[in-house]
Amino acid sequence: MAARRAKLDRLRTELGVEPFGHRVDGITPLDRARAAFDEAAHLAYEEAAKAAKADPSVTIDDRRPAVTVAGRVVQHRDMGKLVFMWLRDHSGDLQVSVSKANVPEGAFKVASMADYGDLLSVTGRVGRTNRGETCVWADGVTMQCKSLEPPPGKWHGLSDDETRYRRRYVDMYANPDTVRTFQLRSRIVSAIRRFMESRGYQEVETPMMQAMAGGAAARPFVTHHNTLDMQLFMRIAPELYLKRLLVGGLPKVFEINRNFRNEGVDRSHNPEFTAMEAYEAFGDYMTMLEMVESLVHAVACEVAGVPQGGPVALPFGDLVIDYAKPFRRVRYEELFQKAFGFAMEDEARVRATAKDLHVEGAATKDLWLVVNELFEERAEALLDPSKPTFVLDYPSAISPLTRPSRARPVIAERWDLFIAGMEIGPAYTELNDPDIQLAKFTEQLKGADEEESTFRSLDEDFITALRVGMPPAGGMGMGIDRLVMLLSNSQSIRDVILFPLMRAE
RNA sequence: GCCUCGGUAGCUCAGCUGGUAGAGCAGCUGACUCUUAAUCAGCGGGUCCAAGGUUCGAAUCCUUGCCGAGGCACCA
Repeated sequence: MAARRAKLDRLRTELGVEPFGHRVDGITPLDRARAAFDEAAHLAYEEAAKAAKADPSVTIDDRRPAVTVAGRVVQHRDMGKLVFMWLRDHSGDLQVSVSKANVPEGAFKVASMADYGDLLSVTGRVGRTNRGETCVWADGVTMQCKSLEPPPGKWHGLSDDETRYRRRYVDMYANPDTVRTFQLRSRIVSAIRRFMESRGYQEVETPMMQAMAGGAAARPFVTHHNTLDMQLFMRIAPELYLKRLLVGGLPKVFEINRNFRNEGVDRSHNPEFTAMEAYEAFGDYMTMLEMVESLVHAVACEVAGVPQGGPVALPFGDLVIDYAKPFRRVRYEELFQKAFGFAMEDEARVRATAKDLHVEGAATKDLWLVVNELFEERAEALLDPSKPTFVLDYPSAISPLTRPSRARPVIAERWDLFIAGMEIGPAYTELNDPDIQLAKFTEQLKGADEEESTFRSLDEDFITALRVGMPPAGGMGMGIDRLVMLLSNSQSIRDVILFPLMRAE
């Protein structure tokens, strides 16, 4: 805005002030400055100031805490010879009061010329106004950065989603809740890491650019390496590399990192998203169940600020989610039976029902694909969204990386965790028989359509790794963004990703 | 990719069956040493998302496109 440019020039030419500052040491966050208020010192100062007014020879012993604070101006009220401003930083808001009598003339001009959005540093004493507002009574005011862009409204703020996502930096200063959400996200990810490390898992990093995009069934993003003249895919999952580490001898590994899937965008999908995967040698899917249940519970307790192990519930939209252990468990086939009134292996009734529900390929597609469509259509809806629930024992046919049950090979040792209707993540007893794995991959490739076959290929090195020998293992995956959504009561994944993907402007 | 809704001042929004664009806040000038969305006096501010069409006349109606939101599809 032209007016801001003009003020910038006035600061430089009239006041000799450089509007883009430099290093400031010893800044007190605004919440701490507020907390530093000392009632006794404040009252003593008020008394002394009154006395000094009557008798100028009296010197004031000012014991109010001295602070340096810094922040963005979010309110500015100019009373002529007294200027009140609200500063905002990552910790909160605090009023700064600037009396013309108590600061150098240039500093007072800076204060009275300040605009919404400017960054100031202020030195002064923590006190209170006549109206009871805790504030910093300034003895110095310095312009640290003149904001040259028009700010969002001070009253209605910024609510346009497009601007919030495209200009997150404005969203963050205009909407303190946004900052709180991302502070919470950092705490959650940190708590997850601490939990995993406390259980002896080692964090690793595996390739994000892969010659073959394996470990899941999503469409990948394609890229190219120039000097090697080589097509690469952004990874859709780290699974096949983490398993190689089990082959190599690491017993317990995890990775928290981005996956990239070239699919649609909606409230719970962003093309790049953060996932954790973990693998434990000589474990199985029930090892993972205990671990994930404890992890989600522990993080929920931390977010809610309640003791570990006890009852804990957090709001999510209209729901209150109960994160107390144990989570519910239900077997896939039992849920199917409950939803449809017949067994999932009753092919005739499965296909007939699928036809009634207009499932594509009801008569011709593989039975288990039809079963799973019915399951997703009707059975998942039976889960109580406010109770985290493990759905156990998926059909083997739709679980290509999972070890079939010894007792009943048609069932795979796999579960999925559902919370609030969202799939948070699966876990498997990992398939470590190279011959069966090869057969499953080959089978899967046969079923690939033309588009799929352009990016799907057989990862022979992974089969080689299995032939070298991977210990029996449990493995899990978890969508970190979705977990953060749940724990921060955010209804859209865009509200927990700092810079969600947007179309180019 | 499909369907629905939306895009008007810096922000939040109003603008009826078509008649030439408004409010509040923000901004600018001035006053004010205790404000809390400060107050008071005065002043400026628009590619009505874009292009095309219908019409004497379009922010408004039609078509197409762009961007966003929600839903559907896709996402083992």
